[in-house]
Amino acid sequence: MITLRQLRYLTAIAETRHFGRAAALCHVTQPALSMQIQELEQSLGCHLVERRRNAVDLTADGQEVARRGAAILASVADLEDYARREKPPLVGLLRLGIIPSIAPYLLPRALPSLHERYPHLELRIRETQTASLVEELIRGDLDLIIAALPLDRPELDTLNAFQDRFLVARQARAHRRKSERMDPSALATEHLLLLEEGHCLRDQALSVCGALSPNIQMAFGASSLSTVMHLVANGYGVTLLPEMAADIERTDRVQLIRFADPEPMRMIGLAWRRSSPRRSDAEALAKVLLDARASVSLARPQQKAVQG
Amino acid sequence: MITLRQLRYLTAIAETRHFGRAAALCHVTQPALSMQIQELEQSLGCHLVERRRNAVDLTADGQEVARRGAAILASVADLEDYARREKPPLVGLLRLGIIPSIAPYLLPRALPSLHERYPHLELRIRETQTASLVEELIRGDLDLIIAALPLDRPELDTLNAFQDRFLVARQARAHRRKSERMDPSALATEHLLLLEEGHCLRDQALSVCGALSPNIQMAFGASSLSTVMHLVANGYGVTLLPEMAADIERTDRVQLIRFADPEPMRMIGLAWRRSSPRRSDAEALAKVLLDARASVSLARPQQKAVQG
DNA sequence: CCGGGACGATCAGTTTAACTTATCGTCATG
DNA sequence: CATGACGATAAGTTAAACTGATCGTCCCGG
Repeated sequence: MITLRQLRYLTAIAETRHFGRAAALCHVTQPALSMQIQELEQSLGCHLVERRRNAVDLTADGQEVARRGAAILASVADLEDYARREKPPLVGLLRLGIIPSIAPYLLPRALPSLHERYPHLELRIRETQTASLVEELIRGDLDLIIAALPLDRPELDTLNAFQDRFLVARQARAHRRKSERMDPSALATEHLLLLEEGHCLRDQALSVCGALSPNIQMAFGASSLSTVMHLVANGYGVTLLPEMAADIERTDRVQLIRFADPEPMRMIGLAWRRSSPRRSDAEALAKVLLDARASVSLARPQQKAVQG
Repeated sequence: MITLRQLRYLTAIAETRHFGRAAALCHVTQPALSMQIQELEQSLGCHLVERRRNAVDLTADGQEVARRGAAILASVADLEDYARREKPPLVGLLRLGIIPSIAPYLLPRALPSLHERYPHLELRIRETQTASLVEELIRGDLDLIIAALPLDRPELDTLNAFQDRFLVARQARAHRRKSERMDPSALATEHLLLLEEGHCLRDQALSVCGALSPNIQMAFGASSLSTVMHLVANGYGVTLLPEMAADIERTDRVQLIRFADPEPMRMIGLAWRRSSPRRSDAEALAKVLLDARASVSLARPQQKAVQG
């Protein structure tokens, strides 16, 4: 079987017309090169090199083989260059999953700058609940997901992007005095409105509030935060609103209040198969997301809530 | 250093998406293939294959490397096909040397059929004396020579093409009775006309005649057989004419006579560097030369000489 | 005519690469 | 929970490649 090494040695012969010097070029001893050339001639079944008294020359076949061999070696070098190139992240197809409690608030701000900074990124976005995202990610149908961490799946690697505070959203009423910070226990007497089964935000809200008071009233089943907020505006109860959603979901009829320290929050991050080489993509994407979130959080919910 | 074997294994993975089956395709065991793939990934410095629970997939890089690798392997296969192809003789450049006592008589007949049978032969012809031809052949400036054999150079390989009788050429005179065959000793009283120093034909003539009679008269210096024959026609002496030249050099004023048995003759053949792969060219060329000579020798010099 | 030097081939022995068999660890399945 | 599939890993073997020494030939200068 012919090898790249043999082709390298042959091209060295073509260049030097001398076994000894060709061997030196290849950093091997002359017998090693001689043997490889003989091996090549035998496997190709023809003479490539004509050994004469004072000179060495390639036969017509040898010249053609050397020419083709050089081209092949160049292709191999190109392949190596390609593989070892600086790999810019976020190039080509990226199948990105994102949960519904993040997508409508983060994507409108993140996508424009993402496209601007990574014009060769071909993004395919899938929005669904965490469990489906994780399943599709592990199955290989997605490359990267944006979700609330941790996910606790050993086959996934994750990266924290930013933390997202939970705010209390309640109906704005004139008689209510504006409260700077709210203690979670103050929710105990309220109706807690939640998203339907399967949303991680629902579980997070429950873990924040449920721990406080088992007798809290819960209303189930809204399929989007937007729906929940309409209910809140009309006095059906309160809900936990991610700070990220604040400026979009805010209305005059809703009051957004920060919790007293320690404020409950969720960690938003990225996850990918540990076996896939997506870390650099994740890191680049995390930066973009952080920038997008930063511009949101400038609109301090605390201050705006005062208006409502 | 990346190897063709590694590329083969990677393309097998690309085809099967399965280490075990890829290994079977390559006729090796699975660990062998796994190790080569790891080796390849390490030398390229990037992941090519994503090993997942139930499936194996190529990364984007892996797909590109496999694609390029397949192209490289195809080039290698083409190279092998090229080298192992049936090699038709007499294709491409052939630097052919030929001695002056053959060229004018053989080439006019041989070249047309040579070009007809070997249209891809690019012939470059050099005509000079044997010593120069041999030197240039050994030096690598010629590929093949046509000369009188033997040459007795161990670095050359030779092939006999055909034998060429020596005829006696003497002035045609009315009073001479036509002699069917001439004994070499009959030349003892004649003036022997020879080519100039360096022509092998001169040495051959000398060895034929000189052995007989040291007192034979010799006239030296003609630079072509044609000149010699003019001298013969005008009665300046006799000469030895190669039968091959008979039909071209014959005139009414010259009588051509065959020697009595055993007729002296020279062996016309081909020579090439033993280190060069020109045997098949020589064999093909020898056939063409033999055909060309055959059509000449149909003109029996004995019969024609009778006319003169 | 002889001795020395250059060159590629060859040989023996060693190092390195590649492979095989056996086994492990993980995960999915019945 | 046992089983089977799969790729990784380990240990040991086989095969490839290389080195250093030597050979044989040729050439060249004395």
